[in-house]
Parts: sequence; structure tokens; C-alpha cells
Amino acid sequence: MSEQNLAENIANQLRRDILRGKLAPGASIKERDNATDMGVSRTPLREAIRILAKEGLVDLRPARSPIVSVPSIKQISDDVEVLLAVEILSGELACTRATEEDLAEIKGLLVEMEQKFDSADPLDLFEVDMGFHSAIARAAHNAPLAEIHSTFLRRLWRGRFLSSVKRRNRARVIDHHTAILDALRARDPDSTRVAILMHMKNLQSDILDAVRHDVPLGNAEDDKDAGAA
Amino acid sequence: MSEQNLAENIANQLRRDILRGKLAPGASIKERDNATDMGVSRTPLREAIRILAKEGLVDLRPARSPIVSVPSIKQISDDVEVLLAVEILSGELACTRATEEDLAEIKGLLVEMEQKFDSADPLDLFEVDMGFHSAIARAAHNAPLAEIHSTFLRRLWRGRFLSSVKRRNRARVIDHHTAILDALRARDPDSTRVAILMHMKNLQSDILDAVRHDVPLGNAEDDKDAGAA
DNA sequence: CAACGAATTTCGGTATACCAAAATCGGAGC
DNA sequence: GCTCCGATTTTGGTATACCGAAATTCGTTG
Repeated sequence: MSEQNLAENIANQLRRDILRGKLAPGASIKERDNATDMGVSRTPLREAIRILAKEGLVDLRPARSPIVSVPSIKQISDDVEVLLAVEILSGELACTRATEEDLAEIKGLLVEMEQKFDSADPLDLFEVDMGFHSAIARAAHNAPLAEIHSTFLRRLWRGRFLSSVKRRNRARVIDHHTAILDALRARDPDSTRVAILMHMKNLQSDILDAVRHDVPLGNAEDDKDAGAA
Repeated sequence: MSEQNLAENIANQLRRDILRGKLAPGASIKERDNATDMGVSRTPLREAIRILAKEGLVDLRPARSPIVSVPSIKQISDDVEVLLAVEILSGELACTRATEEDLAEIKGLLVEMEQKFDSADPLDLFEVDMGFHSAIARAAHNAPLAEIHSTFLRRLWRGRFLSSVKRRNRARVIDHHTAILDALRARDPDSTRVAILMHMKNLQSDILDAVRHDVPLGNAEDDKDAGAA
């Protein structure tokens, strides 16, 4: 787990805490407090925060504590838009570049998801779901593309998770994933695109629904986001 | 302009030096030396390097000086692939979301490019070219998308610049840009996609040609001067 | 009692000092 | 002369100290 530099480790730890909800959106991350809490100095903690900021998981504000980002509907919508395009491109590229091992891995994740479908822990299932999509992104054999995919997957983690809890959605997910895998194995870019598009379009509405109904914070900052260029 | 934090400024400075070729690819960026050279301490310089690393302009290696990244053909090809997708998505979104002001700005950049077409300084022309593409990305009104676009534009800066120097390419660029603008003004996503695709496909081969002919790695330690910028 | 303002506190930004790992260079031994 | 080993240097990683801006609080005043 410990790569070699503290900052990465701290970033991983914080990211985990954020994604798992241990750090609620809107929570401020004070350099001093968190550093002493984690038993490290401010320098690597600060660096870790910058990493997460680049990933969009925390918001940096000038002369102010960074906070766990609480994305607006507009931001989530934008992120989904990008993720959609990234996944489609990944799928199309994977059609020509995926190795048999890649396809086997993807298939394995699909099977695992089917098996765990009735698992008690939605988080387990969800992780496999994420793995499926990441595997496709990797199968495109384009490193920067996979990195972008990973970033946006993380940004949308909460929304995706919230939406995945609904069991009705989950059943549909299996069908979609099967269709995607079939298209990939046929190495047919067009049907792959269509299959991913269908899947992601559902995801889009699901996420937005889920986020709208989530409202874990008291503030009504959702619709009234003024452009902040 | 100086935002307010040193690290950003340093990053901007370094980025400029890298893009302008003052820092050759492969050159190592020692924290101590560069910090004293620029009259700042290591901390913000270090942070700046991380920023550039995230942007792909420098490579971080464990327990070693970061170096100005010298991308492989494969990496450049991957980057172009992503940039292509990003620009197409931007164009399609811009068809529905671009304001009249956005279109006016894009048109302005096209006109400026036509006017400067015979300008002595290729760099000037090139900057306008980049501005044209950035303006389209912004016209999509999707902040993360524009950010990705900006990142990959920077990564490909050198290759694009090298290829843009060829005057023959430049003439074609104007035609392509005109076609793109026309499609945008017609707010026709399909023709926009086609126009951008055509433009970028040419770009792809141009960049790869240019980079292949660019004597990669001829010299690494040439800039030893204490430039007092 | 409310409102304004100054002192204090808080916290991020920056500089510097310390440390450990790795590379380099020199000397000793074969 | 070559190789191997160790000391030194180089350099990035980490901790800590200092600074200034911004927020908060408390006291004063109308």
C-alpha cells in the first residue's frame, strides 16, 4: 500500500475517506488539524490536498480552508457529459486494441457482478461495477484517456453509488454491461458506442435523480450556481 | 498576471519556459537550483512542479530530479486521440450552448488569424490558432471539459507548433477553421463534428511528422545560464 | 441594545532546516 | 588496469518555524 511518498498515501487515505463518506461534502480540511491527526506534518498533507483538488474531490478557495467538494447539479451534469464521451471513446478504441486478456478480465468482472448481485453489501457490488468500466477504459490502451476516466469516475463516485443502491437500477446494469461486452467481443465500434451510450444515458438520469434526492447538506446551493470562471 | 499564490506563478513561468523551448525536453529541474535561481524557496517550486506534472509537461521519477517530459510517439498519439475527442465533443456541445458572444469571439480569432497570416512571427499566428480552439472549448460551457482541453493542448504544444511552422499547413488551417466556424454558426452538430474531425486528422499526421523530424533528445543540458527573467 | 472597530486568533502561504536514500567519485585490493 | 566497496555529495522528502491576511470576538460608543 505504501508507495514511497507520504503525500500519495495521505491522498489515498483522504480520498478513501471522502468517497466512503467519512468526510462529508462541505467539511473543511484544515491543514494543521488534519496533519496532527494523521501524525504527519503539514507539507505532505498539503500536497495530498492539491492532488485531490486536481481530481476535483476537494475545492481550494483562496486564503481559506479547502473543503470536500459539494458539486452542484451543473457540475455533476458536466462531469457525466465528459465521462460519457470518455467511455464511448474507450469502447471504440477497445474494439480494435483490446487483447483477449482484456476481454477476459472484463468478462470476469461481469460474471462477478452477476454472482454478487444479491450480495448484502451494495458497496461490494458497486466496486465491481466501477471495475468493469475501468477495465474497459484500460482496454483502450491509451494511458491519458484511462487517467481521465479514473478522475471522472471518482468525481461521480457518490452520485453513482447513491443511484446504484436502487435495486431496480442494478438489474438494468447487468443487461447493459452484457450488451457492452458483447459489442466489444464482436469488436464492433458502432454497437459498442450505442451500448455504452444507452448505459450512460440511464446513468446520467439516475445520478441526477439520486443527487437531487440526497440533499445531505442543509444549503440550497444546487440550482443557483452562478458561473464561476 | 500574478494571481496570488507563488506556486501558480512559478508554474506559469516554468510552463512558459517549457512551451517556449527555453527548458528543453529532458532537462532536469532540480528543486534547489531552480528555487534559488527564481528567488523563491523550494516549497512553492515543488508545488509548481507537481502542477506541471499533473499537466503532463514534466515527468516525476521516484527519488530523482523531475525532467521536462520528452513524450514518445505513442504518448503523443494518445494525447492527440484524446484531444480529438474533446474537441469534437466541445464542438457538438457548442452548437447548442454557444452564445452569440462566444461565436463572435471565435470569429474574431479567425479574422485575426487571417490578418496575421503573413506575419513574420509564427509564434503569434500559432497563439491565435490555439486561442481559436480554446474558444470553442469554452463555448461548450462545460468547465471540466475546457480544462481537459487546455491540458492536452499544452501537452501537444511543441508538436503543434513545429507542425504549424510549415506554411503549407497554415493555409489549410484557415480553411478548416472557416469550415468549423460555419458549422458552429449553423449550429449543426453533425457538420461541426465532420469539420473538426477533418481538421484534427490532419493535425494528427502533421504533429507526428513534425515530432519525428524534430531530433528528439539531441541535447539535454544546454541551458545552463542563470537567466534572470 | 445594536453597530462599528480594534485586538486577537486562526489558518493558509512561504521559507528554512533536517533527514534518508541514491548517485557519484575515489581509493584500496585483486 | 579493473573491480568492488565505502565515503561524500547531491537531491528529493519531511518537519517545523515564521509571516501576513482574513475572520472572529470582544469592547466601546452612540
